[in-house]
Amino acid sequence: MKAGCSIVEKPEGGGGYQFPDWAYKTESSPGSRQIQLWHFILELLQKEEFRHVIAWQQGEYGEFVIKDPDEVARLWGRRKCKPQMNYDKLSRALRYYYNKRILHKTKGKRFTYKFNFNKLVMPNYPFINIRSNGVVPQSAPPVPTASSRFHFPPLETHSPTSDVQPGRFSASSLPASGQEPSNGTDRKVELSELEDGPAADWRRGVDLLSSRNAVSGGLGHPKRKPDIMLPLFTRPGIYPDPHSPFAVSPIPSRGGVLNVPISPALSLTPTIFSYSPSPGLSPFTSSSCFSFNPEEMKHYLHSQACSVFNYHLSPRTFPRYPGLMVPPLQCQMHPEESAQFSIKLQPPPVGRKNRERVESSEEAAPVTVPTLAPVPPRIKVEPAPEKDPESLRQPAREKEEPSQDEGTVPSRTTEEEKGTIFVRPAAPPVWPSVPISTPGEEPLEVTEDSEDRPGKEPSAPEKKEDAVMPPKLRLKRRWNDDPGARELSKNGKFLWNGSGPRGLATAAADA
DNA sequence: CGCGGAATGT
DNA sequence: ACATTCCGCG
Repeated sequence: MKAGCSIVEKPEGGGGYQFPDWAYKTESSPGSRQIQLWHFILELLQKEEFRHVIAWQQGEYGEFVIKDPDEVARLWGRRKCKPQMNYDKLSRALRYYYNKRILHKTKGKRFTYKFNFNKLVMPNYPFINIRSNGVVPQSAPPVPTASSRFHFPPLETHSPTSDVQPGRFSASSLPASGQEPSNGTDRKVELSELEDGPAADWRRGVDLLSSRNAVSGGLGHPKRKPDIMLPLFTRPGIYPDPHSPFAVSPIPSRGGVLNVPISPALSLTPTIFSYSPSPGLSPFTSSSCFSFNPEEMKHYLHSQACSVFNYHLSPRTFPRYPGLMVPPLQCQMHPEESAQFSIKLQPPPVGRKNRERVESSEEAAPVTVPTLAPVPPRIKVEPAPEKDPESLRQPAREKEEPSQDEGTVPSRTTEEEKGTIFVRPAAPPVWPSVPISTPGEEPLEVTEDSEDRPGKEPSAPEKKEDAVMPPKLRLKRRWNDDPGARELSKNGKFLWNGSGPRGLATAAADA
């Protein structure tokens, strides 16, 4: 089908490696492993090459700004082989994520959206906890099915090359929580879930894990095999982007890592190694995984929670994504392919009504001189997966990013903006208000608590509503509608509490 | 710009 | 399910 486009996959290479399934779909995707938009967005966010186009917004964890909508759309279109893609369409797709709670719009800021990483992160926590001291938050966001796709294909494990680094180990022993029993239901069960919220889930998850662990036997469930390994990786060095929920590590990586996701759990030693302000994401070529630092997480979760409330969202929600990684390429197109292939695999949609507005192929733009190759020398360990949108792989021409990147010394420009930011990795933005107590010392704990604490949830009523209302309606939430609410934001960003979570959503915006 | 319904495609 | 495409509305 789609002729050119579908090729993809990394054929060569070693063979089977390929990313773990969950990397692609985590459960969300239908059967196909097509890349999803949010994966793609994360992918772009993780790469510095695209900083000019899309970047994390500082100030809010998980918030990002599409600096060049057209370009992002173009890239997305390329990836999906939909040359007619444009921001309008892309944004429609993003809007669909609102209900899924994967994303939400940051009001007042153009082209700015925010990821709801709540669930996403969670998977990690369980591990962390493992007894570490009590550091584990009890309330972490649930990770229900998240782990579902933890298994990795046996792939070559990367073979020799990828030896195991001291830093990482495989955690086979870790429970991967293959999938929870409730899984099947889980997803749809949201209703019931609503109540328990994260905490419960989380706990459940842990339990499961444990049990699973014991059982480890393999296939406990017919569905998938539990071969899970979560190698941990050593922390990345520095991250250029403190604001990102996952900092990107500059290092090219040890290639090795292969696709393995790392478990965030690593933070077993949280502060010790790294302090990554945010979950570190390794951009390795191929995959990137993130690890979360408990502290960071805390902040993130907190902010997230606040956002959730502010936006009237329910915290549940995030697709499970064990180690976030980025999917490798989907279409084989070379970056410049556009140029080369002028063929559009996809004829202009004639439109349902046959309106043909043919806009023409603007992107056909030939030339795209790519310019540089990013980092050529990396261990080639991973053949395939790397390319991603940018296709870092072939230095030759690719780099689809004709636009600004190269020409203008990418680093500088973006850098500048970040320069300030750069200051230090320290914690992510400190959330000012943290109503909860003690922000200072103990990292986890309290914060999340509030989030999930079913007990007092401010939003309880809301939830109820949710439960009652038909899903469709239930999902409908408006970030905007609140008229007066936002204005208040000035004073307290989050006030979820007493009176209710109402408003204040865009507090951040004022900044 | 941004939203979301509706139809359509994969 | 997850987009993609159109489109009217604010």
